[in-house]
Amino acid sequence: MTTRALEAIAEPNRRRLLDALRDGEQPVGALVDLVGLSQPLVSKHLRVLRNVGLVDVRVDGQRRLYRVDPNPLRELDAWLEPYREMWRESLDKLERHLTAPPSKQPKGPSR
Amino acid sequence: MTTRALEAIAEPNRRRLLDALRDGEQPVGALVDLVGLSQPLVSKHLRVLRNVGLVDVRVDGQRRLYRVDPNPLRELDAWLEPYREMWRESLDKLERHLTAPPSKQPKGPSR
DNA sequence: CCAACATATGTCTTGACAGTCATATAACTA
DNA sequence: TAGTTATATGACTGTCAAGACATATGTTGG
Repeated sequence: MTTRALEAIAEPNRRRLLDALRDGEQPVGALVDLVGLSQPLVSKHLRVLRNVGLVDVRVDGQRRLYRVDPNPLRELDAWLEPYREMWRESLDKLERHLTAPPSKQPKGPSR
Repeated sequence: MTTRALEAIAEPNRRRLLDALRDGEQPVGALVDLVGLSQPLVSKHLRVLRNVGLVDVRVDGQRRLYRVDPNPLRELDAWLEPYREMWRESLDKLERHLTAPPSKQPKGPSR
């Protein structure tokens, strides 16, 4: 059930918002300037991110300070693991191919 | 531009297809049985996965054997890295908190 | 060639969602 | 208090994609 966080970050602007929040919490207005979207749209994207737990809000006077909570991404990271192993395998194979074979086959139908 | 692969795997059924292909290539019919979707739908999802490079096809008689290509996921993995660092930080902090403080400060605003 | 099988593709409907605009809510300021 | 700033929310629109269904394409065996 990685689905919810995944769907949230599938939206490019929401990824940009998350990335903009990586260096620390920001009020909505700053995010509006950073990503160049309309304020209502930013608020709505933030609500989606909040609903899936990817951001937290903190009230500060008339502003709301948002910050990243990376925890929902751990599930995605876990889902990714077997695929990481797959490309690590390829790398290993390539490495073995580069270091191991002092003997060369003359007629290699490499394609 | 992690977007394309991300949008592809945001769809739960496509993730199930990918997961079903992790153990090796499969013909469409086997995937239909595995995921319990209609054959046309499976074909369409496979086409999306193929368009973003997440699967490859190999023709074998009247069947098409699909297999995973994990490479497009590397971009997503790279995007994830800073967030992984964030939760590693939290872990480190927790660890330091569990091992380091033999002395307890009752009211310590250490900052 | 014909029939059966495996897969792909076209069309259509429906629901979800991004985006815009207008407006509401709430806090600060004078 | 009124006015201004910061943010949220509601209504509406357009677009896009998942799913269902029917059909086309291509392959194998008789």
